[in-house]
Amino acid sequence: MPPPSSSPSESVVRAWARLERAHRAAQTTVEARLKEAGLPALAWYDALLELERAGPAGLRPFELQREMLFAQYNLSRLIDRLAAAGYVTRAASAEDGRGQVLTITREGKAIRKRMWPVYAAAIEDAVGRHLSSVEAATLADLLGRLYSRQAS
Amino acid sequence: MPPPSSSPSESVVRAWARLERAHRAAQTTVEARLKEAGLPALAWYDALLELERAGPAGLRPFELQREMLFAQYNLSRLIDRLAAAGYVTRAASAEDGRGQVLTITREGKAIRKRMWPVYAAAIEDAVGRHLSSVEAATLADLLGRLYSRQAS
DNA sequence: CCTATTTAGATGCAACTGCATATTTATGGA
DNA sequence: TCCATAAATATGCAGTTGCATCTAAATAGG
Repeated sequence: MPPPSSSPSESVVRAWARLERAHRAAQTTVEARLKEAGLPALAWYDALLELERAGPAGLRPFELQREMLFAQYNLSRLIDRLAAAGYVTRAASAEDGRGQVLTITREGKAIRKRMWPVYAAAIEDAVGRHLSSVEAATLADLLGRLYSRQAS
Repeated sequence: MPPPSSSPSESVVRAWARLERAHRAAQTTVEARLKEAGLPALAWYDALLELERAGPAGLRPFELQREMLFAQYNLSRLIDRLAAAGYVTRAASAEDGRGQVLTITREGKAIRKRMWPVYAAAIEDAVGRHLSSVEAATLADLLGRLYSRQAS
């Protein structure tokens, strides 16, 4: 969407505009499906998945924050809700007096598992349906470049 | 990010996960730059751009909604704010008694123009910097497929 | 050791979003 | 023509996000 100037190339501007739209469309689908099924929101899934992957050692909030690219205050409250729902446990960190360690509970694992079929179907519908497997891999690759940690 | 099942292929799931992350990263950058510069948020730009493109005939809210893939109630309030800021005008539609017609004001055009350099730099930084022009075009193409209006 | 700075996390408050639903006008049939 | 339904837009309320800032612990210098 290239109005006046041209420091980003036209294709870059178009890519960005479509990133917005495509994301909005896909997210809307996914969130709607989860809600229809009476399940928690997308962000819950993502957090629970990371915690499940982290295993019994758990994760520090700031680590989770980096994984999810979530704002700090935002994550802090997401954790509140997950903890209130009984899906994660907060324990004081042994090595760092300021921090805590998050671990997923049995209920957390269970709900994540229960979310997956619905989530998977939504992903297929919002993304998979439109792309071949090779195209999806290309897309994943290009998107990965946009946030890989290597800066300037 | 493929836990148990496998109805969407692994590459599809990865593409979706990265769509989330990449979008979040890019949007965070863009919004931050606009805010730093004391300018309105991203959504304002998008709406103003569509309205400017529509010319003096303006747009109906529902048309803008389709362009932006914005939720109806969400757009309704965005328009409130744009109107309150003096950037758009709402007039009753001549053909449709339920509806209204939105047009961008001179001030609206001015602020959009003022936003562009900052926005453009942010896009370059969040997207352009990471991709060649061909890659950006490929990305735009693939993303476009995810929300083109042809359904199932 | 002591202070200045940085890092981890929480929080009050305002803005925004989502949901459900209301209101008004159009429209397609009986 | 009348009615049932659909479309366009608005809105009260609750939940979420963003901002700014706070506290407490860690860490780097001196």
